[in-house]
Amino acid sequence: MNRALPPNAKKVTAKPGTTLTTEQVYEHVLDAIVDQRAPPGTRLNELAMCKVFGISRRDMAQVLLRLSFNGLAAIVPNRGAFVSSPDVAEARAIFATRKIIEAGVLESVAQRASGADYRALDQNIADEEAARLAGRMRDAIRLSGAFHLLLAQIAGNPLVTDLIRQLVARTSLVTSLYENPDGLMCWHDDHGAIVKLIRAHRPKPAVA
Amino acid sequence: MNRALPPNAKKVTAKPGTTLTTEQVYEHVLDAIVDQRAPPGTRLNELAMCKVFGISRRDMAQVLLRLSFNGLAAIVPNRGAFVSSPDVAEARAIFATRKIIEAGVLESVAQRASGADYRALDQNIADEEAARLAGRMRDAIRLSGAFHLLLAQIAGNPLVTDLIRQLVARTSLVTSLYENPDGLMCWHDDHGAIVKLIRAHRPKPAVA
DNA sequence: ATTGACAATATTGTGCACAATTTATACCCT
DNA sequence: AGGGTATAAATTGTGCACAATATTGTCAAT
Repeated sequence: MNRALPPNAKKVTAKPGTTLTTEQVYEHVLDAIVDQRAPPGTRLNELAMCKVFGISRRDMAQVLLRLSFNGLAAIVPNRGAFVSSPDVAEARAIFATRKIIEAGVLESVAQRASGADYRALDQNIADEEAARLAGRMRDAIRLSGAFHLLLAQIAGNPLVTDLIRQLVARTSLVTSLYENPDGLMCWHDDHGAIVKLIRAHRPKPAVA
Repeated sequence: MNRALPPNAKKVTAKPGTTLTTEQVYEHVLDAIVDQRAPPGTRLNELAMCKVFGISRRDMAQVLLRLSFNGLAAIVPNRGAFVSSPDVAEARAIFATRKIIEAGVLESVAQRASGADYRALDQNIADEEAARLAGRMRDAIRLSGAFHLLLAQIAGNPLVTDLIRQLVARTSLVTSLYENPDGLMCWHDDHGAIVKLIRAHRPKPAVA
């Protein structure tokens, strides 16, 4: 009689005494998910998290609902919320959507990027490379996501930025499910090459 | 002492006796917004809508929150929810995002569309034209949105479909604010020409 | 030993009452 | 009459208690 989901008793750090807003709680939980400290299938207990974070049940339910809207959690009526485990079709959809949006982002970036923007991108690439070489894979993954977020911010469309943030988070779910369990994603699209292409104002080949 | 928002006492139809799910309530309110029966700035009273739709306050709060996530409502703490009134920057972002996503959609549609898909598109165009000629502008606007939704469905990416649905709804908010008040949007991108171009498998010029 | 039913436990969902905050109205003063 | 202040009303936010539902554990029967 194996249940579908492991009974992970998660302890999430929360400074006691400090009152957090729902936004901060959301960021906390989101970080736990993208850092894979809360792997897919993890139960998100409403009451327990209420006490941990010190917010009301109503607010916690809204945090969970927001995670559900963003595809990061699945809410089952009378059961509760769980970290989402996207199936293959959903994973495909996520990647396809990213491709569409990031193509548009790259076109916009190739037009608007300033010197400071390029510096920030280069800095990010260097940081990720350093983290990767140092074996701090968790930081490397986070920085890899930050690269795409940086591109979106340069594009200057806050809607797209939010979308990318959401899709990057969902991507981390997919990789944690379908990549080799050693943690490193063999995906690793070449950020340096992308920057080189948009520096040359030729965004079309950069999409691949 | 003029207040920022008009005291619209909205009556929203709801069949009494029938119990609605939160999803149905959301669709109801969304329809009221895109049909411009609830123009931007309209107050969305939590308790009143609870009684009207016969759902709990928790559920109604979640409906409002979902509208807020989708950019259709603005929630002000201790004040309540109002139908969103996007400013010019937000309107620009909405159109820019639509352009990006619909470009990707058209590429995918040009590859995957079947005969039945083209028939559905032609049918939609005919319906909209008929509604427009008959002066039923509300239906014409709805069908115009349905056209883009249809394209997204043909593309076969549910994520993109949801995004388009959301962006179409937000676009209706923008038009109701910034277009001529006679109701007709002078925008009217030529759907027939778009279908013709993707029939010829040449999606690039169709983006414009 | 496995399957089934049944009780016990835990968790989510709902309604009510009250606190906190904002908005509207009435009032008084100059 | 105008302006400012205080009071009253309305609305959102919070906590508690209880109902509904699902899960877990126990026990008996085949």
